[in-house]
Amino acid sequence: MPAETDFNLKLEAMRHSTAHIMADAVLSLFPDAKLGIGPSIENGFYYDFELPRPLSPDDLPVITARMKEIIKANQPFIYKEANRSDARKLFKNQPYKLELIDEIPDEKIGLYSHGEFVDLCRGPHIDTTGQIKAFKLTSIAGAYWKGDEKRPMLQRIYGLAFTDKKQLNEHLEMLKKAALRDHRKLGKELDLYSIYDEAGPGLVCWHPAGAAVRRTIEDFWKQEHDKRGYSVLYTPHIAKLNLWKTSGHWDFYRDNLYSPMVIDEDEYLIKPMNCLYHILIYNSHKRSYRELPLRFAELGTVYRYEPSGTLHGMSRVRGFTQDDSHIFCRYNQLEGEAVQVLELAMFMIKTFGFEKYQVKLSTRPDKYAGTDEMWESATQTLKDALEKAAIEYEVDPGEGVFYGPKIDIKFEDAMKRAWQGPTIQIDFNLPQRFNVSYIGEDGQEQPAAMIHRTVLGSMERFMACLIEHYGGAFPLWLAPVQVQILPVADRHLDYAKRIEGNLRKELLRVEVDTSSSTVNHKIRRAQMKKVPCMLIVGDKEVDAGTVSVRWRSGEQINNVLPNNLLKDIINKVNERSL
RNA sequence: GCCAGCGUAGCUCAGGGGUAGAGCAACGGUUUCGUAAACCGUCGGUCAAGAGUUCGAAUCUCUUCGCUGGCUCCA
Repeated sequence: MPAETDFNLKLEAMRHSTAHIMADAVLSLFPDAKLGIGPSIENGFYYDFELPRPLSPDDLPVITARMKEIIKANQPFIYKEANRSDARKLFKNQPYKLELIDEIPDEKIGLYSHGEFVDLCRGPHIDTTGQIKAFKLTSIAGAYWKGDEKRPMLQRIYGLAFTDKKQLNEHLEMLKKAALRDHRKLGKELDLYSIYDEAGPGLVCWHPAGAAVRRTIEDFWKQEHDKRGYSVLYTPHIAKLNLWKTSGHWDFYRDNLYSPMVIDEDEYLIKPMNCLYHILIYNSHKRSYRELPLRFAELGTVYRYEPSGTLHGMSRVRGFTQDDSHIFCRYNQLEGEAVQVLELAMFMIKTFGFEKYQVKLSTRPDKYAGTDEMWESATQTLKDALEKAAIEYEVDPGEGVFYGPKIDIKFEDAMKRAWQGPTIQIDFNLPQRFNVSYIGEDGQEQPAAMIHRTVLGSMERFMACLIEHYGGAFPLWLAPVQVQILPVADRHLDYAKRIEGNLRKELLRVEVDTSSSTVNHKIRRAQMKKVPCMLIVGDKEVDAGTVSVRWRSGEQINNVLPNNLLKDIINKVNERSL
């Protein structure tokens, strides 16, 4: 066994053992507690309980103290096997354990004990409770038994566990650092966006600074789509309900749609997606095989009902703008189109500074539209495309959408957290329902193939991701304010404004700090706003016709001619350097 | 939607039955300053909203709304 695997197994066993000790501690405080499950998870463990009263955060130190006693007692973990009926007797007051026992096919039931505590468990565990060196109970949460919202909600206690205190502390430090990058915190501090109680949850307002970043992303996005033969469209925000009845969305996704509104005796729906309008445009006239593929793209704003408990800053919202596209093509063009989308996706990910990513191919789910042959061939097409694009991937069996197989790409940010990125989905359902077709070389009507795809996902979630990835310190090309000019004293204001005008002519985002603060204070404010480039202008600069440059990194270059600086900045912007 | 916690000034937070507090920001003035916080002053709050308990509620109770951490969900 490789040393690393061995180490990970031991770590997992230790975390799982900590969960047992926590269950033991909880039982000693609540003798009537019903136990759920208590696995090891990334960085720690949890255990689910049904308790006579709700837990509060004040309970955690008490449970922790009891756990420490158990650890100090250094009790051995002992494995035993029991037959089914003995196990049922042992857990006769533990309904959840009984349910688990009934699901074990084997007649031999594994039991692990330490001290008086016995748990249904196949292990493995560490040798004794004393081997646990560093843990911390972190939070209480509700969790449905077996993850099923129709079953009772148990109380879950989460904890962290590491091989030693140092690693635990490092992990806690990492969490602190991650919290500092939280897009909700930075969104407020950098005045990027807001959500108003008065207006409604999950509805994002982009402030000037955030909007500047978004516009830069959108302009870039449009250029790249133009280069690749897309047509960028605009479509309305509402459409007749009938359209969504025809598509099947009304039946399938009703829980996530907003109630229809009546206009002139017709019912209208605010759109949850852009594809139907793109289909209407496709179907606006007969299409020839010669004009395919048609690549319709739109930064289309859609509205979906998300349960209140799932909303999260900008990353999970109720109104959002998808960087959407629908590609209509012949079946034999599907692979080529998928390859091109993958290329675009990879280019975008890289440009925004993400290096690591993970690709999943999701295959046919239990409930599906289309025929088995269609699924097989389309799935193969996506596989071929991935191979042609030389992208490594994993298959996620049964995770496809009901209307077709898909490729999902997740990328990792600077804090090693995964974000849902580009997705490519083949659709068998809509083309059929709306008779999406073209006239082939033989003069006969042929069914067209359809791909849904997004690269960034939604502007809102992508922005959240960028904020956290860069910790608010956007690279020059994206920064809301690219250059902040800091006059040393009021008499340098005119010169500062002249420089500002020159930079602005080149479409750079520039501001002059006109306050009467000290230079130190102006620098501090610009640094806290994370402006990439500061220009200090005082007597020396005015006399020499130069500027002093201070980059956000602290790097300083004095006596720079404004034209040289301008060239440098424009280069960096055009290269989109990070 | 479900479980738990939290909502005090624009922001960050203190105060936890006796009538509202700090720092930053904003505004006014003084200062005109050289690479991460000049000085003085002023403004600013139905303590999320509503109901109740009380002589008296920001504080205790209930309801509603919102947020946070999870669970479920995410075309």
